[in-house]
Amino acid sequence: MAAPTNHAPRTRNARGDGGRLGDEIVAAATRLLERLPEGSITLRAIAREAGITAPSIYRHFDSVGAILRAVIEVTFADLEVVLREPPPHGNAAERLEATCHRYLLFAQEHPEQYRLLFGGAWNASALPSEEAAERAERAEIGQDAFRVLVGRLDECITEGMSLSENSFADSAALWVGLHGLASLRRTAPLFPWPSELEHELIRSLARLE
Amino acid sequence: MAAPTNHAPRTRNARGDGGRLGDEIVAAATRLLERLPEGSITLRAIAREAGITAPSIYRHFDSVGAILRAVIEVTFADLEVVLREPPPHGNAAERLEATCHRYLLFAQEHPEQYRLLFGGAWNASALPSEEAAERAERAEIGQDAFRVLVGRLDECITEGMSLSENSFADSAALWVGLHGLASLRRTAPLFPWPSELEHELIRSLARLE
DNA sequence: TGTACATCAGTGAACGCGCGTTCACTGATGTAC
DNA sequence: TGTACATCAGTGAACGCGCGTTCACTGATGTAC
Repeated sequence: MAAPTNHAPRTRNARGDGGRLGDEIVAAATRLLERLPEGSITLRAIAREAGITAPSIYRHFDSVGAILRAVIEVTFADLEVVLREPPPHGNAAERLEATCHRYLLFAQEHPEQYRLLFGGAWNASALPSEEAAERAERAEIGQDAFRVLVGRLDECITEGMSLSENSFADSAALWVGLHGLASLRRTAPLFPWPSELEHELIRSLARLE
Repeated sequence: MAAPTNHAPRTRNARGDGGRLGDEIVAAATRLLERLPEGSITLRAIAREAGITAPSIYRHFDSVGAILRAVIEVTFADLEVVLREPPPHGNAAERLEATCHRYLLFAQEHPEQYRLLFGGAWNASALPSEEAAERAERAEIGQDAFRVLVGRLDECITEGMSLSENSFADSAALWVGLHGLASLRRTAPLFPWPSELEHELIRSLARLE
């Protein structure tokens, strides 16, 4: 509280920012998830990957949980970009299928990042004791990616290719199906997955004709 | 190789077995999963829960991974029992829905055990460097539980309540949908889940009339 | 323009902790005679 | 039936390791005058 005896409060610039920033820490953690499971992502491992010492991290984040929260935000944005990429030519149903396929590809190519977003670890335990405000904020996270799916289904409805009468509810079902497929294909790769499962799942849940 | 100089090889009984057995260790690990996430299940935590010292575990299991493998086997058997419980009266479609609901209830009531079975951690990283034989054996694990689902769908087909022409493929799709719902409901509890999603998902994927 | 100084991102040493794992052991259990 | 002995499940002490976290520090960066 002790106010400075000087006349005006000064606003100092952040200095090292631009060089060794919190962004680099988040990027390092994201990179680690390309080759290590979430459980191996420790504060020291992140520091090592970022090329800094462990205590430096505290200038930017309170805990590993806070870093992972930032990774989640960035990764959801990445996923949204992937989903929004203009799909190849084709009708609305083909564009929807292409978008769904990209979702599955993202999950396959970045399995640990995908698990971080949707695997449930962070919700149950990794980020305990959060405030109501954080919960509300988190409810928003990922919604933008989901809206891409809703938009594609709306196009199908407009073009008369889907029987859906509630694009939100049916997109939710579609998301559930896609997630189930992404998750189980990785967990149970030895299960004799029917070859047309992806296609049939999308058709059923999006109520494509 | 050095053969004993005695005449015949003697077969000794296991002694402590019946008291402090490998089964108790597996039960302790299972119990821990009722209140702790998988990442906190350490060899020492299991020993503590079982009321023995840490080194004692090595008489029964090589590693925590081996214990978790045993937990997985036991838990799959539990799940199968739950699914097989005679469903309440009703037609084939109602019985199928009741079985699906039990699946979802199991996931909800034992989230960490469910995650161990289907969450993908054990496949990717928790149990590394396994032999081909183990992989093949693991492909069998859980199949019995899945067959319950196939059986219920077959009943629907027999009673003319499902349009499915391939009960295996459609059961796989149904499983995918159930897993997706179980998983996402837990990961994203703040998402505005449509109330009829479970019912609609089952109807779509099982091709119920 | 030059100099003295305040700021503060990042360092390096140190800590206590819980972990997996090893080892020689103990003492109850069952066997041989 | 009684005794001496082999077996072996479980113990308790000890180890080295990586972890999160603390602390006083250093030295480059930008500011005041």
